Amino acid sequence: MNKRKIVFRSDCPISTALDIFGDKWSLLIIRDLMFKGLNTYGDLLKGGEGIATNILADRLGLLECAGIISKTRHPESKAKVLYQLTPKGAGLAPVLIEIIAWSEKHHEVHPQAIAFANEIKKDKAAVLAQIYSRLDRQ
Amino acid sequence: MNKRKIVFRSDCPISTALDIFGDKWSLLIIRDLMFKGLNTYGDLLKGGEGIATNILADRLGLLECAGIISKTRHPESKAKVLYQLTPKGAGLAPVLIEIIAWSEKHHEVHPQAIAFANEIKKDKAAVLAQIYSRLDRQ
DNA sequence: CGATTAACTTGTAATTTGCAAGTGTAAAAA
DNA sequence: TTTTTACACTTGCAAATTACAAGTTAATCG
Repeated sequence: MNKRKIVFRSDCPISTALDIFGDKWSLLIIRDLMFKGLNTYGDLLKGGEGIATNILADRLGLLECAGIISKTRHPESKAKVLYQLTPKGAGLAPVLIEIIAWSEKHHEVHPQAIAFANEIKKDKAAVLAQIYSRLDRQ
Repeated sequence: MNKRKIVFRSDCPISTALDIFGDKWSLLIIRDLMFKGLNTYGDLLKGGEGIATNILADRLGLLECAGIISKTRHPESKAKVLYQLTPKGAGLAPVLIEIIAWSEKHHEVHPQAIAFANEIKKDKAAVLAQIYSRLDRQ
């Protein structure tokens, strides 16, 4: 178990949230866990926008400390570690969905993201339900 | 008009969004503009968690460059500058609302935020409509 | 006209990040 | 059984970013 302290600047809910994931990488790690099904250190390292190894280790520790992710033994190998979203982490799905919808509206994103944004527009609740059930099965 | 370049790491919508507001301060500035009605440099400086003057100036420039906020002359004084959310910036309301709802569920926040979170739970659309109409009137 | 307000800018120390390389343990290959 | 290879980190250091304090410029107030 990781023991670090997160300093909260105020009791504003947005400020508190940013004290946990207010940086360029944390939400991308959460994205990879939530949408891409990546759940080992090595996968997360390769999976995205090129995060540095020390930053990944640091953020995983921070997110674990904040109760967003859990760190357990991998069922297939003792050498691997399994990272998963906790219910608190999975609860960020609506936030990520709204970010995707906003970003797709205002920027050029990849085709897959456009399709996903359209699904969100059509039936947000269904998209959310699908995400939650996929995370539950893991 | 501010001219800076924002480097986008990938065409992922979440990554793109974080390239704009993925730090500890930007969303707090947007919060102050959206919810607290603060709209001058001095107000934003005092209004929150103690942002440094140079960081505020930097973030205002970045957010303007990203099309999130606009910078115009203040109607009451030539010495002041009026900062306002653009439609793109106002479009972040659902993101902020989901962050508030999530944070209130998992952390201890101030009483006002609890009340606001309850309103969101009760009728999200109404809360959003109210935010948009307030921003329009400004 | 002097003082104050507002919006920054500048300088510098402290902190954080990014990159490359190294470490320890577990599994796989020779 | 010895040697690689894979995996999850850790360490060292340069570069970038942030925080804090002070200074600058223009507008308004008394």
